Amino acid sequence: MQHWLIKSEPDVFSIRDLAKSPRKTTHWEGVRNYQARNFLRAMKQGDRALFYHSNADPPGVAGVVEVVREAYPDPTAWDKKSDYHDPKASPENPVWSMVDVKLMQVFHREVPLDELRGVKALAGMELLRRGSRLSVTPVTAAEFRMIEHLAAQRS
DNA sequence: GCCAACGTTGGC
DNA sequence: GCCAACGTTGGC
Repeated sequence: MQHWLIKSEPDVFSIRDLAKSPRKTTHWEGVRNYQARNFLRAMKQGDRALFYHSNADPPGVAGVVEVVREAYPDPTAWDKKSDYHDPKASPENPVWSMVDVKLMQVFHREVPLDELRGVKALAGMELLRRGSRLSVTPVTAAEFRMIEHLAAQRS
């Protein structure tokens, strides 16, 4: 099983929005970066991902989701009314992919970015790299477990 | 193929 | 709201 971290702006779609979604499942649409798309395409059913709140106050890891459907075309790409519209995309040439994810756990305590930066075992995470903007990144099993562990601690 | 201009991301 | 870092675009 692989592990991932996926970013969402809570003002756009938060982990609480996911908790309120039918079957606690959503399409992870709107990824418009090739490297992030390729990570989406590498996801396997059953993989786990950390749900990260970006552009939040404070930013941090809010919970865990599971990949329940592997990559397939993202139809918002050729929807002219969508914020995610891309003129290069069409049903014949989808260009962009999405997966479906299901909520597994909302952390009782969000783990703020600030705290992640202070943990030596997490120093290699893409998220913590200066200037990092990738919205989908792999994480190691050890990093994943460490963040779950931090989330389970009292503040 | 280079690279300047531009748009976006996201922490602060 | 600022701005550094980064990806993309397009002229040459």
